[in-house]
Amino acid sequence: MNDYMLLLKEHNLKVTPQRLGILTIVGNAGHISIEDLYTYIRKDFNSISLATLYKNINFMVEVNLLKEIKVPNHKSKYEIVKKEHSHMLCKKCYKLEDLELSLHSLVQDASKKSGYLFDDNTLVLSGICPHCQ
Amino acid sequence: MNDYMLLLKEHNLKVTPQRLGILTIVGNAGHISIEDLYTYIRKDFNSISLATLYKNINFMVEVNLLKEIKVPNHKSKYEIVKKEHSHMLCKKCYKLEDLELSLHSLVQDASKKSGYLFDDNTLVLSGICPHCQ
DNA sequence: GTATTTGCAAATGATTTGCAGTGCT
DNA sequence: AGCACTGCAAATCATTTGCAAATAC
Repeated sequence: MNDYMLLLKEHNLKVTPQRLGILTIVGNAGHISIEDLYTYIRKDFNSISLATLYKNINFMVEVNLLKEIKVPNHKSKYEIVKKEHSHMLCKKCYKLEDLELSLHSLVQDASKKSGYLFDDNTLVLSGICPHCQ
Repeated sequence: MNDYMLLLKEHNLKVTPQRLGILTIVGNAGHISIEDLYTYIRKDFNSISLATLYKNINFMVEVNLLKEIKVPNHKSKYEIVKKEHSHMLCKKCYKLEDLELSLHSLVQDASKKSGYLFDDNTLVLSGICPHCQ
């Protein structure tokens, strides 16, 4: 019983080879678009259909196993849900990387000023990564 | 010569009634989806086509007159470009509001840690607005 | 054994493209 | 006259749906 089997069960999703394949690829990639995911997974399951891929992605997002990251000027990418964090986007190579930083006091501040009760945030910093500079 | 005429000329776009109409509606709404924009603009230009709307939106985004805001779990909204700012999203009424806050030191910090050179950022705080609480 | 999942094909929805007609400069 | 813009229709691209066969538990 590997990690991804457990992860599926914990989220009340049946374990299928296709689902394990999806999670393995997303896990290895860190962040991946539907398009790329389909390309890669076809190497393992050459008969998998796009419909199956979409259905599973949607299930996994619904049960909060995957998260969709909407990237400015690009297609969305998906990641396995983990501790809240922000992202850095390289505009040259389109790489997306995690960024740990504390928005806590900032969010608290915004809440006090606006009266909103916040329970989520998405921050993407865009620029050029060290490798592309 | 009103403000939106000027705005178009400054961005090297020809002035047409349709474009003025688009800018007026976006300006009044603050943030608006393509769908809603189309509904409203048809009241003024009942013959305007979706193709024209898309073409113009795309032009205006390209020349940095409009900005697309990708909203978690919803369709994108568009706003007229102005000083950099963040957004607050109400998950109940789907309202999107501007939020002024300084990410400067935070971005600088992230840059130092990661080696990225950042020149843009998008932050959306999601929660419940005062009115919907 | 029963309910769920898969893969295919078709349907839908969103956005883009090609092109003829129109209007501005 | 010449170039850009508009509106229509058709094309494309992304995503979803319906259904029969296969699979998970």
